[in-house]
Amino acid sequence: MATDRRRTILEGAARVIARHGVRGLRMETLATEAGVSTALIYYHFKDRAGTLRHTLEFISDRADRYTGDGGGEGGGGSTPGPHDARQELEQSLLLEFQELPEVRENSITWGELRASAIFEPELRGDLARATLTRIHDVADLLGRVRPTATAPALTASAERLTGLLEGLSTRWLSGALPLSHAHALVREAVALEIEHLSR
Amino acid sequence: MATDRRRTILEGAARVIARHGVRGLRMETLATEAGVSTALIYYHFKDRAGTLRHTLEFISDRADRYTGDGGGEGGGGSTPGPHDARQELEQSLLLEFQELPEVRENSITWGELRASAIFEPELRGDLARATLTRIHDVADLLGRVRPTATAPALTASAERLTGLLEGLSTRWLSGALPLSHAHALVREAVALEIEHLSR
DNA sequence: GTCTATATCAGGATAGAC
DNA sequence: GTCTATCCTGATATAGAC
Repeated sequence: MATDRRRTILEGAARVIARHGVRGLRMETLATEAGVSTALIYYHFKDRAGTLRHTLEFISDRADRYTGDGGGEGGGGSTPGPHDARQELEQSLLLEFQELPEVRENSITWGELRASAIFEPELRGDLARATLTRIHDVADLLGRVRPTATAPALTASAERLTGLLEGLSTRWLSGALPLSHAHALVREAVALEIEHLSR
Repeated sequence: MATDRRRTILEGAARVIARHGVRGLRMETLATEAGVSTALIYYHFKDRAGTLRHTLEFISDRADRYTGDGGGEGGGGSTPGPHDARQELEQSLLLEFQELPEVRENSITWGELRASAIFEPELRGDLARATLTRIHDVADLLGRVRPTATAPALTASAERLTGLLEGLSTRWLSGALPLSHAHALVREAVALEIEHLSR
């Protein structure tokens, strides 16, 4: 079915964004990348802004499958013990640092979004929501590792960890920080925060 | 002397960048902001790239005066004790979070630069250098607080702290994180790292 | 639904007068 | 050194055929 040209276009957009950034997305480039005409893109997505919106949504949805954000493996939703929880926490944080095209595209897109939000207030709402959700998720995982910690302490730790993640992500993407090193830094940060929460 | 139109232009550029980002800098906008014609800008700085280069240099120089990066107050360069050192460390890190136009312009510019470096490899060299210098400076300050810590441990801590700073900076600039909260998070992070280094 | 033009517009850059 | 006027390119968006 050829109507999935839509999908083809969005996949192409994700790749183009990974190469040139949100602000470097040209409709012509995207058309070539997706193997269609620019007119078709306008037909499906109305204008550049619309194309962008759909692409970000597409990337975000796709990311959820990888990050497992509230994924649920169908089977048993039983809360894991502290050991598994810590594993899960590290896993969740490190997932953003992988040498996979999809992950890279996802990281770049979010980075671009965060950077764009500084100048485009319209973007702030969605971004803030997403950030808060992420912080909450991480705080939740931390809470499972250290069930006795207070909510504010958990939130603060989560804010630091996710903040660190965002900073390191940019370094990684700009080639200033090797993946393995990023992993090591994150793991140690997790260790510090967990230890901190046990006091 | 009217040749300080150059300076006027660069100051205007800093303001424009703070509003629209490096990538949103339009020669026309800049001309209006600085109260000159576009032609004059080209006369002084050759082209857009040149204008950008000079502006970044200008902002960077101006920032050094605030950050005191290797500043030196002239008088006595004697190494401060652990108490002062810790003060100095916090001070140095928190200086990037202030509601002053110059500081804001500086933070935004560096953020933009980091984001741009992902897509423009030419920028990576300078950026990596600047980042390394910063990490080294912070590691240095940490070393004065905890003289017994090993160099690798100091570096790792500095990498985490500066990484966190970069992440939080973006959040602050996009209005998602109040200054006071940013300060609190950074202070606690410093505390955690220092404690970590004493073991 | 999809393509081939093509209109339109914004922004970088230059010429030439003063 | 500085301005006014203008050119030129590159990018968004639309018209109309198939």
